[in-house]
Amino acid sequence: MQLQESGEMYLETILVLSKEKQTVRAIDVAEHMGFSKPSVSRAVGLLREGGYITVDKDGFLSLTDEGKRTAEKTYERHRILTEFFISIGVPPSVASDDACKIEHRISDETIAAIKKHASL
Amino acid sequence: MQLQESGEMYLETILVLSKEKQTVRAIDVAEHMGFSKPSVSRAVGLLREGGYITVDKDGFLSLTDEGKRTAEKTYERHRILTEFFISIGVPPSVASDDACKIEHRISDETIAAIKKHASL
DNA sequence: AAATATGGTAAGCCTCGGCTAACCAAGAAT
DNA sequence: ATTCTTGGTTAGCCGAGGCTTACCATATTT
Repeated sequence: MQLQESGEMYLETILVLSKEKQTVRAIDVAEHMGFSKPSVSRAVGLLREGGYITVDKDGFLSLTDEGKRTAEKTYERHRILTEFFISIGVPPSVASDDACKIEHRISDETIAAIKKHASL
Repeated sequence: MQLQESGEMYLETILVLSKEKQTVRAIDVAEHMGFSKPSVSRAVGLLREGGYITVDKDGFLSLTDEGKRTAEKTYERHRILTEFFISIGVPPSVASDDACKIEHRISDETIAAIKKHASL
């Protein structure tokens, strides 16, 4: 399973939610992302099949090592982009939105350059 | 017709090609973008219906005023992003590729901030 | 004149990633 | 004990945007 852009977004959301709460269920992801339950249900199934997350008998989601690695990489990119945008005067909410839109597409090389440039 | 990301990309390509050659046909766009003829044929139909381009009897494509406005806006974003990335040490070809990937998604506000920041 | 090359179109398939409607199972409340 | 409520799944639709196969019309070449 090749992880698509949307898959990365789901993993990142699971990571973020697991920092805020002890347990994360599909419904929490759905509410956080503004997606329907079935959409999340399918995504969860794919991420599970792909070995990125596990789902226990009560429906609690956990990231596998691989899932965590991916989620943290995406989260780090998000952080770098958001902070850079804020540092050049973009309002925080816009900065974060824009970071979301591009964090999955921009190359490692460019992210590294931005990180260095902005001393992040 | 709400212009999607791919539509903007086609318009930008038509603009770029029309700077290089006197005439632009669907086949030129296909070759430049690496897409099949039928894909371009459909896109051209949609852009024509949407009033962004005109197609004369010989199949030559022209941007309408609206199409030109859009294409130039996209092209300008591309330029700003590419030059900024290059200025922070990203190799030109990577800079341009990354600019392509994100130029359609990032907000006007953030583009303006980057432009100002990099004095472009 | 017949054959081939070029450019465009028609029909229809596929993936991605949303959606709704409808159902199911289990726990909570009356 | 029956009736919500909650969380999840199944089935199937839809749009965006690629693709191939096949065809058609017009030029060009032999």
